[in-house]
Amino acid sequence: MSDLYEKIYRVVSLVPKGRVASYGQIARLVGKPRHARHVGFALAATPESIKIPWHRIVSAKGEIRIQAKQGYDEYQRLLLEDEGVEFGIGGKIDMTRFQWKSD
DNA sequence: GATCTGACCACCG
DNA sequence: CCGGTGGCCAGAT
Repeated sequence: MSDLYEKIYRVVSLVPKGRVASYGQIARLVGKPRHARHVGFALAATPESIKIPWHRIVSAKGEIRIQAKQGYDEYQRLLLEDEGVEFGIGGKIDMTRFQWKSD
């Protein structure tokens, strides 16, 4: 496992319950501002044996953007709703209310 | 080491 | 608000 992926996993683990973070946000936190796509790539490659809150990562617009693993998009939504995250019309999360402020 | 690919994002119009 | 577009760069082949 590369150091970059390792950092990504660590930062994702910091996202508190009931909050979400964007891919780009995670990328910035690991010191790689332009690596939003790699965050998704890393999560797609994450074995289920590694327990991290991958479901708290959504697009910058508050939408679930899973494409690699079909069926997981629905699963992610269920997990988030179970944590209290609300989805509006069109399956969008109100980022102004639920985005994790890492400052 | 060139090329292709991708759970993205900011920026227009 | 919505869709298209270009840029981004670490892995995989």
